[in-house]
Amino acid sequence: MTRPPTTRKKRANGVESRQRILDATVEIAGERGYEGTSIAAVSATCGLPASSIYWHFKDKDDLIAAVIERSFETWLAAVELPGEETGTPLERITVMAANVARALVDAPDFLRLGLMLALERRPTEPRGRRVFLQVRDVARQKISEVIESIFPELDEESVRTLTTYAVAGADGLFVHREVIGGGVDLVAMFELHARLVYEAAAR
Amino acid sequence: MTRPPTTRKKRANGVESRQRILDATVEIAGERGYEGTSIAAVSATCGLPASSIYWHFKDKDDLIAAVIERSFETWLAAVELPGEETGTPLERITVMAANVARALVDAPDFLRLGLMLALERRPTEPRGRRVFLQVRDVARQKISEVIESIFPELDEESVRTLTTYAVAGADGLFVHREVIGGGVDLVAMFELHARLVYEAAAR
DNA sequence: GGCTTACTGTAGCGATCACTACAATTGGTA
DNA sequence: TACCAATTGTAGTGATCGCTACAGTAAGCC
Repeated sequence: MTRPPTTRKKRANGVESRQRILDATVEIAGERGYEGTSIAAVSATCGLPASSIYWHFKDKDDLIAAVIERSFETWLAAVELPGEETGTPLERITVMAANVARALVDAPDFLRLGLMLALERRPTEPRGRRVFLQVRDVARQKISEVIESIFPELDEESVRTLTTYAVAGADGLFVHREVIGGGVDLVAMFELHARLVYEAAAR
Repeated sequence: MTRPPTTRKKRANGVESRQRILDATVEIAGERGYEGTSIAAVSATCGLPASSIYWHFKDKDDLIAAVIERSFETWLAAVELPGEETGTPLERITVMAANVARALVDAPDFLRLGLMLALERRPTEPRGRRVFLQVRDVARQKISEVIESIFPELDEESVRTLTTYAVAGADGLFVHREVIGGGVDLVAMFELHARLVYEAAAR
């Protein structure tokens, strides 16, 4: 009856185990970086044996890449919730910046792990680094489009410079908060950043 | 004749060996991070056995901290060379920003390694991370003083916000260049950054 | 010549690394 | 009932980890 032939019932706790492994990996990798993320430590944190980790993921590189992917999706979901489209252009990008900041506070793993990976320069690049740079470029593209739509008279070069400046400021403010600790109002700093970028574009 | 009694002739190649070890460590740590910096890899890169490394440095943590210290001094020397004190305030901080940018291009190891360490959150903090945060705070203090001297009417809170924003922008632009590659004019971006911070302060 | 100091070279310690082979278990299907 | 596939558990593999003990070497000083 209730068994379409191709539908695989997700048996046991396979899906939940996968999430637990990813959660543990986020924690360990956030503490100790790529090389410091040992399978034994992940295993101890999530309570599953190493063989389970290797059943769900091909190898350590695959595991880290999966963590980056999932944390990006989490972050993106946090960003895209409020789709305000009203107000002046400055108000709109200020709201956008505040959304991004709030998403970074709620889901910091994506940028934190990504930047850790991105700053390294291994001879053989980890897949996670590639993934990070790709999805990051998508976000950059979005910012670029917003700037173009608000300031259509800007030439391509100026848009690129402003986009770079906007992304860099976001990165730097995030890094500052991660380094200093929670005592920074990231939302307010992002709103200031948005205003300065806006005024620079409208110079 | 040529032997003043208290002058220790630097025997053999001890001092040079120390530099070679630090050079090799910068290279390896820049590629693979703290945990990925294996003594064996450093040994292979500098051509000296592990015992020499452990003669010069207490342990791996000490080695990494020494690398941070030395790379900070290198960077500081690159920054402080031109002490221009002329022109309008905006011109002066623009020159300062350009100097910092040039120093970061010439000696990127300090900030690159430091940020890699700073983003990690080990249970037992590496000494190198402490060293980085301390010297970084000195640099932050300098920026704060410059802002105060140019805009004496600003209250303490505004100065702190502007300083944070200035440092964060510098970090972000540097990270962007490190991630993307050499195809970024860091000096121009820093000059733009200086101008935007200046205009924000003078709002 | 001997003595000391400053390194360098060799060898290896126990611990941990990523990863694997494979048996055991367990729920779903027949 | 028997069977199958999805997971987990056990027990390792060889390689590499940080680090050390200690002998060897060579230059400065007497």
